This record gives sequence, C-alpha cells and structure tokens, in this order.
Amino acid sequence: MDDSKYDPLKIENQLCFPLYAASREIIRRYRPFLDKLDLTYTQYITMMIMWEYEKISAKELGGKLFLDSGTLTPVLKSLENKGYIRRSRSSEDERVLIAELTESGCELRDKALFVPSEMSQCVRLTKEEAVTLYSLLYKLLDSNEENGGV
Amino acid sequence: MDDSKYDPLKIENQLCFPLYAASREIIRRYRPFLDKLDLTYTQYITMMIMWEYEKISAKELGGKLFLDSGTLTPVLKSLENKGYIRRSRSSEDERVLIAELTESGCELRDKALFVPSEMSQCVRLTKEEAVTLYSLLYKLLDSNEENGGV
DNA sequence: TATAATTTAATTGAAGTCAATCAAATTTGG
DNA sequence: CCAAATTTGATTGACTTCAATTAAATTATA
Repeated sequence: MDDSKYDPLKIENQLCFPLYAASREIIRRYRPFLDKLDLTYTQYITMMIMWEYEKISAKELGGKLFLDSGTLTPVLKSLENKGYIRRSRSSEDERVLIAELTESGCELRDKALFVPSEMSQCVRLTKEEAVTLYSLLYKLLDSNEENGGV
Repeated sequence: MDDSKYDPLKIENQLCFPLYAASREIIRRYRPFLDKLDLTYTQYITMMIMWEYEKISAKELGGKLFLDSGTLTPVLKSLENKGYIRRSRSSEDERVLIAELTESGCELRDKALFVPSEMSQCVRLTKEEAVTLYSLLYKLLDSNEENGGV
C-alpha cells in the first residue's frame, strides 16, 4: 500500500520540529553559563533589553521579546528580588508599569560579557551560515506577524 | 563613551533570540488547527512518531523528539486517556515502557492531514529558503550534539 | 552467586508559556 | 459630564520543560 499521502505528517518533513528542537537545545546550552550569573534564559534576554534601554514599560518590553504579561510579570518580579531592576508605576498613567535598571543590574552587564563569547564557540556554523540562518528566522517571524500573529 | 564592547549583549546580535521567538511563534500558529484535534503541539509531534512507528519504547520516542521522561511521561498518559495509544511494559525488560498506537489513534492520522497543508500556507518562505533553513537548523542541532549536548 | 554499575521510567520542584479572565485607569463619543 | 470602549498589567489554569532524585530491573564483575 502506498502511504505517501501521509508524508507531510512525517517528522522529518516538518520545518517546525528542528526549529523547536534547536531552540530548546540552544537554551539548554546557555544554562551552565547563565547559572554562574544566577539568571535563567528568560531573565537573561530581559536583562539584555534592560541594559540597552535602562528604563522601559512592561508593554514595550513584552513587544521586544514577544512575551505577554503572564510570562513577564513573574520574570520582572524575580529580577526585582535579585536587585537588578526596580518596578514602579508611571505617574502619567497608573496602568503603565515601568522597569528601571538599578546600579547592581548595570554592573551585571560586565559580568555577563563572557556569555556571548563562550556561546559563540558552541555553535558550529560559519559566519555566513549564521547570517543566513539569522535572516531566514527573522523572515519567518515577520511573515507570521503579517499573517495576524503576535 | 564607546559602548561597543557591549554589542555582543544586544538582542539584535543574538542568533538564539530569533530562534527562540520563531519557535514559539510557529507553535502558537499551530494551536487553532491542533485545537480541532484536541491535541497540544507536544502531543501532536508525539503522534507523528506513533503514526510512523506504531509501537515504540518511551526511550526511543524521547530520543527522536529530544525530550526526556519528565516531559514525555505526562504526554503519554494524556494520549492514553484520549484513547490514541496504549502504554504497557515490555515482557523482556520490565523497565521498558512500550507505547502502541490504537485503532482510534490510527484513525486520527487522516483527520490530521489538513494540519500540515494549512500550516504550509502560514510560512511565507520559498521552497528554497525553507530547505536552507531546514538544513541549517539540523546542522545546529547536530553540532551541539557533538559538543556534548542531548 | 553477591555486589556494583547501568539502564529505564517516574516523580518532584522550579520556571516558562500562553489563552482567558479580571481589574483598574484612561480615553473616546455622545 | 457620563457611559462605553480601550489599554495595561496581574492572575489563573493547563501544559511544557528540564535537572535532580528515586525506584526498579537488568547486566557486569569480582
């Protein structure tokens, strides 16, 4: 019997699967490095935004990370507990939560510099391959946004 | 002041971030389709393996999906509750859990055929781009495995 | 044959993810 | 001004993820 009609349901014909598996794998590879900073991956990318902007609303932060408040609220509380950010309300609009980098959070930036350099050694792609992958991933992200995503 | 030493810590210079974001975005796009089958994404990819192998140990299944027993155990229990698989122990080795496709699970395959065809319309990549992305993702996965991953 | 090491799942605990809902503040339109 | 709609976060619930631990069975070794 010819089962080729089921080919699209084979895992090796899926684009989503290596995407999903590679994403988890990379995050897993970060862990030993991030453990030294007492940060999870989600906290780490949140800190990246904080280092860049220093002061930003939860809404904007979520937009940059493609994360909603259900994910972000506990992350921001945890980073506040660690002393890296301060949470406060905007005086113009009480609904708006402002996250602001603290002195200690700013200092963490230097301690984190080793992470991207260590990680780059874990990824065995040429510079060209990495650039191609990068642009295809963003194309995928953007094409989905147009389609009504996020 | 020149802050270029912090460039590697900018989110736009990360390869991991679009990988992570695109993976979540794609899974999110699956949801409306998978809801019709009463499957989550993890259950769906598990069923893909079940359709292909019909009978497989939890260990092998985990190897194919890069998932450990902490994730897989509740997924298999849930799929058993839905009647799509049967769980049993190997008689040769009682430690081995065997997952086996049921009649009902087999029938689900035809009902699921619409999913990949609908999803392919969501991804605005050319055939060539998809092939390139696919091979780069697998290269990433494999290079990490060599490095001691999984 | 005992004992030790290994293999395989299951469980546990902490965190992440997201849809859905709620609550509060603000903005808009009548 | 007042009611309705919108915006923004917080909360909740179901599920996912993974490291670490435990338990049971099997295999290897002294």
